[in-house]
Amino acid sequence: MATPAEKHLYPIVNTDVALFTLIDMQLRVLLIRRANRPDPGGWALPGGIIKPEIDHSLEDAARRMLVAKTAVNVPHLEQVMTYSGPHRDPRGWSVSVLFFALLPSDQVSAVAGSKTEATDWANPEKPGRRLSFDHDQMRVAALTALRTKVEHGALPLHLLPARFTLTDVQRACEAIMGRAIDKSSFRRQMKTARDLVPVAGAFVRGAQRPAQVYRAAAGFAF
Amino acid sequence: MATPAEKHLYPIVNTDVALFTLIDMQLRVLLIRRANRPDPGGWALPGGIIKPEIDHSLEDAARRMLVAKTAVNVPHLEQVMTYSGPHRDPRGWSVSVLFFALLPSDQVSAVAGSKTEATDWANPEKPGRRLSFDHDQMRVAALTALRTKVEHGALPLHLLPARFTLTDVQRACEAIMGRAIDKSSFRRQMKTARDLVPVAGAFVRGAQRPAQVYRAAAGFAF
DNA sequence: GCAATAGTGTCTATTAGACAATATGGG
DNA sequence: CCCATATTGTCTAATAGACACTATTGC
Repeated sequence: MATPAEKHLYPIVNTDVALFTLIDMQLRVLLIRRANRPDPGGWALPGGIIKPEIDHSLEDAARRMLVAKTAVNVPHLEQVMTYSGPHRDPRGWSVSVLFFALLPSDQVSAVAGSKTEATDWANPEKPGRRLSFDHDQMRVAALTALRTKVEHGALPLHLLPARFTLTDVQRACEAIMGRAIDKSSFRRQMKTARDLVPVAGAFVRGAQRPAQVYRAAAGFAF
Repeated sequence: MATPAEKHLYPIVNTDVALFTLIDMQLRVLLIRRANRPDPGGWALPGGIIKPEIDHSLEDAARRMLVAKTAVNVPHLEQVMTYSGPHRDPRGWSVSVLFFALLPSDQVSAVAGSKTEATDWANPEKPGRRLSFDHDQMRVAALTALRTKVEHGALPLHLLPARFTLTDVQRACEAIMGRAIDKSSFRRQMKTARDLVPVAGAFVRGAQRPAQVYRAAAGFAF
């Protein structure tokens, strides 16, 4: 442990992650009930203090902690903002790098909370409880960052299984944006999107006209 | 000083700033010739290690270091990205929070380099030299962040004196974007911009029709 | 046939770019 | 008057939203 004097010289550095997924085509964010100090029992975004001896970067650290807390590895992790100050964490002057991450909807069941920490997939707009530290501010910032990307045309394919229909993509965008999107306009945009590749001969069938199945293009980046 | 073991437990945390201004209506970024280790003699963005005992946030730290190195206080400072890793700084595992800042063009002459460090206002697209550490990557990221904001309609009024003409704003945007902008389209947008307030009766005169003088609206935020 | 959803077409309002035209000063 | 730049107007192409229409299946 560092002495108090050293605490003044070296801030605590940690990462926090807003892990988004789709459950029943509704956008959800993962919250974890804290087992340890500070604020035991409080709900917070998953995160923790980085370990320079094993982490090669902040992204690596965030991914390591997500694997530790959820047992899943996410396909997309993206920096949102860095928070700082002497009082945001009761342990002292701290720096926290916030990421958002996307988890495919078909991997939600693979998420396992650790034995000492309960988990909850909360509505990111109305989580229904206050979050520890400044994590409410982080939640809003992460949601805004995600929406901004989708607003500007990025396709949230990492929230979907490997194969999906255009309707799936539209539902995902609607869940993120929190509003309905016109089908015709949306598909017009999809036609010019090079990220989508139709899977020849693959259709989703049901009590309606079959829907073309797509996959993400090779080299797709959210 | 921390021992090597402590260095492994606590990363170095520092801030770096890409300080932009306009010189002869050309976009420039401030580089500082490093006086100390590591990489003495190298050119880099101004920055340094934060001091938790005096800094209340990373923004404060970045501002403090800018004042120390340039003797000017900037009207706008904005977070771009946080860089990290064990090798980006030879002193060990480090975290660096990058900001960009805007300096009004009429305050360039107030910038004073310290006695031990030379300064240069470089072209941010082609600085003409390699930068220390990962600062070339930072330079590109800061320029991109600035351009993205202006592309999306933000007015870079913090680069201009308190009073300016619409042509000044257009020239500033052109300098940032690196391309010509159509006068008519630009002014159409300005008409709907609530950030601009015409100064009644104030005109810039010359060998042509007088130009209306504007100021930033109260509460203007870049 | 009917329900349900996939996929397409059409109209319109808005917007950005190109470019022309006009306005108003100094000299 | 002439020059230079401010300011405005016009035309057009591209785009997004609203909404209607057609297509293809299971039952």
